[in-house]
Order: sequence, then structure tokens, then C-alpha cells
Amino acid sequence: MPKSDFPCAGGTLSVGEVAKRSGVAVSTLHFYETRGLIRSLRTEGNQRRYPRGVLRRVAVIKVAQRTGIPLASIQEALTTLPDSRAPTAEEWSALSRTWQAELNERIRRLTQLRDQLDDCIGCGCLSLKTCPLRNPQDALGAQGAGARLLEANAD
Amino acid sequence: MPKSDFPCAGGTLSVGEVAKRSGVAVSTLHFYETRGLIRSLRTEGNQRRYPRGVLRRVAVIKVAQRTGIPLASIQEALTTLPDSRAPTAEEWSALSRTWQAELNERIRRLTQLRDQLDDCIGCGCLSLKTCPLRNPQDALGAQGAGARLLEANAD
DNA sequence: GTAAAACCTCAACCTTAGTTGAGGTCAAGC
DNA sequence: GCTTGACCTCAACTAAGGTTGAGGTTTTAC
Repeated sequence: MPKSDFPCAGGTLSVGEVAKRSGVAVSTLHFYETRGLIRSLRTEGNQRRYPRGVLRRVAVIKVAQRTGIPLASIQEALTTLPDSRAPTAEEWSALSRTWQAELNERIRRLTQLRDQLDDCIGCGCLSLKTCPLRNPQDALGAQGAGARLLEANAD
Repeated sequence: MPKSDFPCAGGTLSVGEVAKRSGVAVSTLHFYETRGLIRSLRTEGNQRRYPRGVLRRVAVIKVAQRTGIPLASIQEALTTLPDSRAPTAEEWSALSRTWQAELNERIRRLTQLRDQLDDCIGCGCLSLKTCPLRNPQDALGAQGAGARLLEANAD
């Protein structure tokens, strides 16, 4: 029979334990490691062992993903955190504030889009000429002139 | 020298013209056609010709995409529109209202996430035990019990 | 009537975020 | 000391939403 449910020796966690406790598949943890989002130590037998802090790190990754931030950006943001010691509350907090700002921006853009869609229910058209939602000539011709109102080119 | 800038005979548009006027690449229009989002007639020489209405249709597709709706769903929604005649204002309007509702839902979820992130700046932690943002045990154990507050499983 | 732009199809490739499977190793319990 | 589950690597596959290129045809303008 296999190993019981309690953690690996030394307070570190095996990949399977991290998977169970974080709700993320083992394959995903491997994948995150290839992307530099998490790191692991290895046993003599080449098996991954994670410090407990990885659980928080994975939690942060998942929350950030829900805000719509791509993994590459999350990885970049996480490099601001210390390697060896556990990050302080303030360090996590700074990260949260960054992502909150991005989230606010996304919300702002979606809200604007919704409101314009609202107006366009009035005209029922999405007219190419007059609708603020869609005037491709402007959007194309004036690279960044006035047609950046919308989400389209804003990323 | 090639063709001038004015439309094809008969008031229909070539794929290049649609691309120019809609701001969408020719390859994308081909792609949309394979996905059933737009349709074309063919000349004797097998070249695509679009009725002018395609511009509005493409505009609608692009707007819907900005709300985050996948192409397959957009395609489905567009099947509610008539094939032959141009859709009425009311028909476009109904579509807008549907998408507006989805947009509202997305905004609601992102706002909730932001507010929870807000609270968590207070605790600076994203704690696995206490933070509403992240309690994977609950989320996993109780498939749909109470942990569907967040975006994660909500789609 | 010919050059060149624009068009055609089809297959292959790209990115993001993973999952799946093959083939082989490690470790825990009896 | 052997079985069995957990682990390892690496390659291939998935899905969405396209883009790129090869090889060939049509249109248009002069």
C-alpha cells in the first residue's frame, strides 16, 4: 500500500500532496514549474519536495488567473517575491494591489463596453458610421487617435 | 495595376474590401466562414462576394468577442438572425440584450473578485484557511456546495 | 494580351494553458 | 523482497482563435 495522508518528512510536501491541498492537478504543478511559477527541491531519488509556502504561491497564482492575468505576467510579478524566506504580508499585499489595479482596468473597460451596448440597443444597429461601438475606419486609420475607447486595441 | 478602391459591381464586396472596411484580416474572414459566422456567394471564378450586411455582421462579431464570448457561442447567437433579408433593428437589439446580460455577469464576477482581493489586502495573506478568495478544500470537497462564489468554477 | 494584384484551397504553424500517455523509477507496507 | 501506488521525463495532443505559406487561378488595368 502507498503512503498515508500525512506530509512528507521534514515538513515538505510531495507533488501529490500539493495537488490535493491546492486543488491543482499534478500535471499542472509540473507545468507551472516549467514556466518558473514555482520551484522545488529534489530528493535523492529525484522526486519533487515543496516547502509549505508553495501552497500560498499556488493560491496566489489561481487568484491572479481569475482576474484574467496571463501566466507569464503572473510569473513576472512573482519574481518580486523573495526566494528563500517566506514573503511578508506587505509583500503579498503589494502584489494584490498591482493585480487589483489591473482588475479595475478590466472592469472599467467591460463596463464601458456594456454602457455602449446599452446605448446601441436604442439605435438597434451597431452602425458602422455612427455607433461608438464600431467605426473601423477610424480605428484603423487613426492608430491610437481616438478610437481606443474600446477594449479591442487596448491590450 | 490592380483594382481601384471602389466596390465590386452589383453592390457586393470582395473579401479584400470587407477586410479593409471591417478592419479584420482576409484570413480571419476565411476563418469565420469555416466557422459558420459569415457566408458568401461566389463569382463564376470562385471568388467570394459578400452582401453589404456582412460588415454589420462582422462588427457585431467583434463587439461580442470583446465581451469575452467565444466564437462558437457567437455563431449560435447569430443563427437567430435571418439569412436572406437584413435583420431588423429589433433583431439586432435582442442580440445586444443577450450579450449585455452576459457582460453584466462577467462584470459582477470580476467586481466580486476585486472586492475580495480588497479585503485580502487587509489580511495580506490569501490564507488557505480563512481567506474567502481561496479555500481549496471546500472548493474541492463540496463540488458545488458553497464554494462557487468565485469565477473559477463558475463557467 | 500581359503583368501584377487579388483571389483560391489546403496544410502547417502559432500561442496559452494545460492534459494524456508511454516507458521507466522510487518508496512504503506487508 | 516484492507489490503497488506515487513519482519521473518527454512527447504528443487538446481547444480557441487565428496566421503563414505553397502552389495555383482570377481580375483588372494598361
